[in-house]
Amino acid sequence: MGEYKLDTVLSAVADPTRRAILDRLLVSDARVTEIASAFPISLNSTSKHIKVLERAELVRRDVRGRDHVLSLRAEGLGDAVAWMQRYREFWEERLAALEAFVLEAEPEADIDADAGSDASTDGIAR
Amino acid sequence: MGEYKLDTVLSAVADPTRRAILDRLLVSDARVTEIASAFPISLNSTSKHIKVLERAELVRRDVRGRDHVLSLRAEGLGDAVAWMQRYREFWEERLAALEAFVLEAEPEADIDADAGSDASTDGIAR
DNA sequence: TTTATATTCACCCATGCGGGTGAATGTACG
DNA sequence: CGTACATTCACCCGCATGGGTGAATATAAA
Repeated sequence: MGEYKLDTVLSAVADPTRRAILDRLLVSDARVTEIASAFPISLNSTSKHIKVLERAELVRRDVRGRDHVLSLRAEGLGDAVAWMQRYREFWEERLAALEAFVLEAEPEADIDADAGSDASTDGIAR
Repeated sequence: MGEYKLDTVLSAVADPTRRAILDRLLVSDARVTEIASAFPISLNSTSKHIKVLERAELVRRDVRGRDHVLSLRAEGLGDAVAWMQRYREFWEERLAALEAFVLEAEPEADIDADAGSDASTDGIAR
């Protein structure tokens, strides 16, 4: 399947400069030079970053004369989020554990005995 | 600000092998060798990938004798999703357009087809 | 037409990364 | 004890990447 798309999107977004560019475009569309001026790197570097974002289909380019106007096109992030959502229960374990802790501290609450510590030790295929 | 964490998590997850390792751990905990055997790459390479996932705090290691048992620890993905959610309206433009199209084509149908990706994303984005 | 502005192209350089191999370490077991 | 197994460490290699510079291209403006 088209998993390489996820590769492209995620590696594009893994760079802090490129994330900052997206953040900038969240405010409004902008030309290449406008974006470049917001960063300590050269115009050329910025241009390359934008190219990466374009290939990841996270940015759209509208050429108007000599200006290239960039805008957000973040569908790919939706796919990335969709992939991550499958792990949601795991990052929410922390919240569940905290909740369990609070419940335990509260003498009135009932405690689900095997909730926390067993699942991770079992199920190791040998 | 701890943005470098996002760097670490996103670049860790940008690699397809590492995503596959996480997928594997979603099924059950596993030893290093077990994980390695699922991939065409060497045991050493796998070990390095696991190290990357550990540094990104996406994987936990429990040393039991000579076995190292790995388990998921995906809180960091929550942060990544939180960052991406700010772009949600942009990738949902497409869904909105699709929905409008379907509504127009099929006046009688009810459309809550994409339950998987939206319910879980609620509450974070505005 | 000449000049100025916007953007990219073609290189160069250092670093990091994914992959591999072979040796070292640590633990279990006969 | 010695041997087998699980994992990592120390390197090596090729390639992609982020950064830079200077020239080229294209359009706007004078």
